[in-house]
Amino acid sequence: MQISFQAIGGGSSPVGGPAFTGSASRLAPVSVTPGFRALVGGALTVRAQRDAEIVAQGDPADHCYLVISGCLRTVTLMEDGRRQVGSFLMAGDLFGWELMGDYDAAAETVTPVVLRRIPISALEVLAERDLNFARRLRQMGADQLRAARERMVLLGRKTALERIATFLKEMAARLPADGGGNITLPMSRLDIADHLGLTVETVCRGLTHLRRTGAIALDRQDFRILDGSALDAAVHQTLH
Amino acid sequence: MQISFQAIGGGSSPVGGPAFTGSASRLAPVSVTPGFRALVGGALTVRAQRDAEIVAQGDPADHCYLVISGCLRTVTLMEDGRRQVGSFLMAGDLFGWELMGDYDAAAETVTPVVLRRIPISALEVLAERDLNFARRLRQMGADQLRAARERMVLLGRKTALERIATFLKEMAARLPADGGGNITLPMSRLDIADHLGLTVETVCRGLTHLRRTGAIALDRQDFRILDGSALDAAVHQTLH
DNA sequence: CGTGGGGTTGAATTGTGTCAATCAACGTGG
DNA sequence: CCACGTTGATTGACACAATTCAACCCCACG
Repeated sequence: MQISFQAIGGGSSPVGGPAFTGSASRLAPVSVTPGFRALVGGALTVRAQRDAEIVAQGDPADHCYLVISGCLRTVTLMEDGRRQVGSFLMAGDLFGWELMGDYDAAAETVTPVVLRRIPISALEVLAERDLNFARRLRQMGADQLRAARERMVLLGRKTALERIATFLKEMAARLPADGGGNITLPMSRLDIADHLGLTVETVCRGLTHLRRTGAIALDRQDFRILDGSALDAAVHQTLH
Repeated sequence: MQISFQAIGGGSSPVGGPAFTGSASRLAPVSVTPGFRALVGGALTVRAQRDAEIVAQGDPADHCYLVISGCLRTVTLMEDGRRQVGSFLMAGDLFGWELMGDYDAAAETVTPVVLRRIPISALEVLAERDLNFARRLRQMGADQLRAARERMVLLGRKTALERIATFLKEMAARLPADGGGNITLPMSRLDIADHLGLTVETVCRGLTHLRRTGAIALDRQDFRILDGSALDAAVHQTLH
């Protein structure tokens, strides 16, 4: 896959507007720090269409990216093609800043995206000057570790149905809903499967099961939680 | 389970001696920083026997611990008792410093241990003054994230035999070997199983399989890698 | 010299994967 | 506007890897 984004110059429009409501993990987004806002304001804007590779596994991590709009996935590939999607990145998420070395996973676009690309070195300079920002970075690192550990429990110990139910609740918390409470999943069933350590078929069966038991409404990419407690409860059942 | 360690006063013996050879993940241990050595030198020494809980899941993370000797596990429990062992901690490892909030997992001793307990606040003060140390902390955070992501691939996409082989190679890299290349695993089969997202029986069968195929020698807690490439190769086979 | 807690092995079961067919949605070109 | 091919989603039948259930072994320790 080729990198295929068009850089369109150092944007100057302020960041932190309405695009950021619905940001990640119920925390204030990185952009709250004035110094960081300035940094982002001067950063290169990057646009890319669907299924573009923004960074490759093994690339030196000299830039990080702030997601303005759209959705990305981080992908780790095994030599034989088995794939693990580590996380999905949404508007407001910053990625690639924590690594100190090479990227350990590729970042690919799930939908068309708009990003701001920031040199890591600029981030470090800012962190040294702005203690508030440094603290926020550490907070983000801690959050990522916490999330990674939760994911280990999910992948190591949860059943297929539990994983799917957990995923839906996660997405419901992160993605915006329309008036009727409907949420549109940006990613394919394959992406979901590779995120949950399952196959496409199992994901489908799980979703169908949740729909049939009345926990969710489902229509292609759109879903709505009808009965949150049923989602929690369904969790110990089997699929047959 | 009750906390059951005996504090034996602020130790003054220097840290960084032979106990640290064979430290974590082929990186220089934290103790290389002079400021940190001083911090550790003044820290409270904590001893605990086997199966003691050093920190509980949900406790405020106001202290972190440097492992001087022995082995610990980090444990996440689900309400119904399913257990996930996130990682094993060996001599030279520092844990509990990255969290900014509550511990997201318990830390329990696998063997009798000797630890140094350091207030997080002291760590932060040091990090602000000693840029080298701050950088090392960030490096450790990055390493943990990397390890967590590798673990996701293992738990999400690898077969039982692959997980077991991977685990053995990890342990061979972290634990000291005696003259004959023999390594003693400090943890039980149950701990291994909960670390790999498997059952005790599957771990046993996997180990037996590797022994029968000549990849390893195995006698209770002791093992030796006879054929490293067989370990890698065995990886795609089934157990029957 | 029992006793009990790991560890190992075997047989049966089952949750999830694999393989395959069908369907729905969409773009394309005649 | 409609056949056509393509791609992703869904469903079914079957296979199999790993779990579950159970028995047994082996030491360590009272």
